[in-house]
Amino acid sequence: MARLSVTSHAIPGLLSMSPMSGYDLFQTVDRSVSRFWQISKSQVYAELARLEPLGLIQGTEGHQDRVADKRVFTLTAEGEQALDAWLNNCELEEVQFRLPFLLKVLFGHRQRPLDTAALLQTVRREAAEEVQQYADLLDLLRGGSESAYARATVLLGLRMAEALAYWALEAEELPDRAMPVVARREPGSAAAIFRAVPARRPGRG
Amino acid sequence: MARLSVTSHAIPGLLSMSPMSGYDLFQTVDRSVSRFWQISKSQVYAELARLEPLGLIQGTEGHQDRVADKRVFTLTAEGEQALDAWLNNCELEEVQFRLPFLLKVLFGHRQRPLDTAALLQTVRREAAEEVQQYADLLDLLRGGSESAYARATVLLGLRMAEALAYWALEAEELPDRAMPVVARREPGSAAAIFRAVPARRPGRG
DNA sequence: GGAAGCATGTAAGATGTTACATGATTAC
DNA sequence: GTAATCATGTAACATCTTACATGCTTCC
Repeated sequence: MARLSVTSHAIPGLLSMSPMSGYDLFQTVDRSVSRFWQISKSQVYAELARLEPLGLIQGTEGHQDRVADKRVFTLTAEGEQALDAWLNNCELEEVQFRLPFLLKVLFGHRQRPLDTAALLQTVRREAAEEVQQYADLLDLLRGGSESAYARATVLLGLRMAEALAYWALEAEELPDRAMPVVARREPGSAAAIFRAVPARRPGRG
Repeated sequence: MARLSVTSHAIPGLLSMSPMSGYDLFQTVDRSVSRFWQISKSQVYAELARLEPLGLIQGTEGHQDRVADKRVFTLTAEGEQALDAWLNNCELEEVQFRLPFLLKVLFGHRQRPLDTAALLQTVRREAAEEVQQYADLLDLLRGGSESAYARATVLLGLRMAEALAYWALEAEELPDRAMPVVARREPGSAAAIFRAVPARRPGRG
């Protein structure tokens, strides 16, 4: 059996909380894990179509009187086994960040320091809003022991947003003191700036 | 002209520091932006092949005596314009996090609290190592005003790693108090936990 | 009457990764 | 002689997103 992606494990993980239809799954993903693991609607249905023939999940027709019928998926015994095996595997998959604004900061030499400062202010404002959102979320999820793990994930969102807001404030003070980099003509001199920096990891790309 | 991806703008951004070959670019990416914007080797060459016919970059044959010849790419006037237009566009592209370990935390009800605590310890240890790496990096890049913006990006890496380590410590104390979630039979009850949580954004998926 | 929610998907394409192919030079 | 570095790509495939198609119900 081919190794499954993280997304392929996320679906059984959610189904381990309760049986759900594709629609329920997307709603749940969008309201929970999407902050740190996005899955699109069509991807949810694609994963369901992949996992059912593998015997990890089992769809059952659920008839609804007033609303369109839905197929409710349940985790099978094999599915539970696969989920637990993945959870117990202590080799953690790599985290990935995609922070476009940070590229814009890195290329700050193309802009006036004032523009970079404005960018950082936007980042800080948005991060502060996020802090508030996560705090509200924690409040929503307070109490119930069944949401303890959900609260832990929300707490990380809060801490990361705090860190981002703090950094943006710190960084706003840097550009004033920074001389703009004049584009240099010698090829590879940008690489030279980072020459001393170790490469991330062998066997990449 | 079709809208370019963030990766397509990252290449001109790097070339704005100095002309570089595909090889130089990958080395530079791997040592700098890969922490928050990964680009694989083949992706670098693919972007170069896309950007040159658009007139944003210009490749010139550079003959080297001892080592294989390389094609050095320079940012054209149009390329500079496109880069600056992107930098000045104040609508920031969305940040994206992919944190597989956080999925594992969310599914903590499938494990003994001890296993989740062990997972969090691993996260904390790795985050602490990262803090050290970023601190070393800051040291490497210290001084020179031409690396001021690079230092700002590294500083964010440091702050995020700190936040992660701090959170892991906080979270280690949660599972002890958390009752494991018993899988419930009613379909959609997991969705119910998050029902009160607002959906992320309209027009997604 | 119209918008929004419920519900399941398909089609097309963007994006990106891994592994492979090739061949020279340099350092040990 | 063997491994690492320099250098440029191709091919195959994995992954994921956007937009579209469909039709029913409920709320205002």
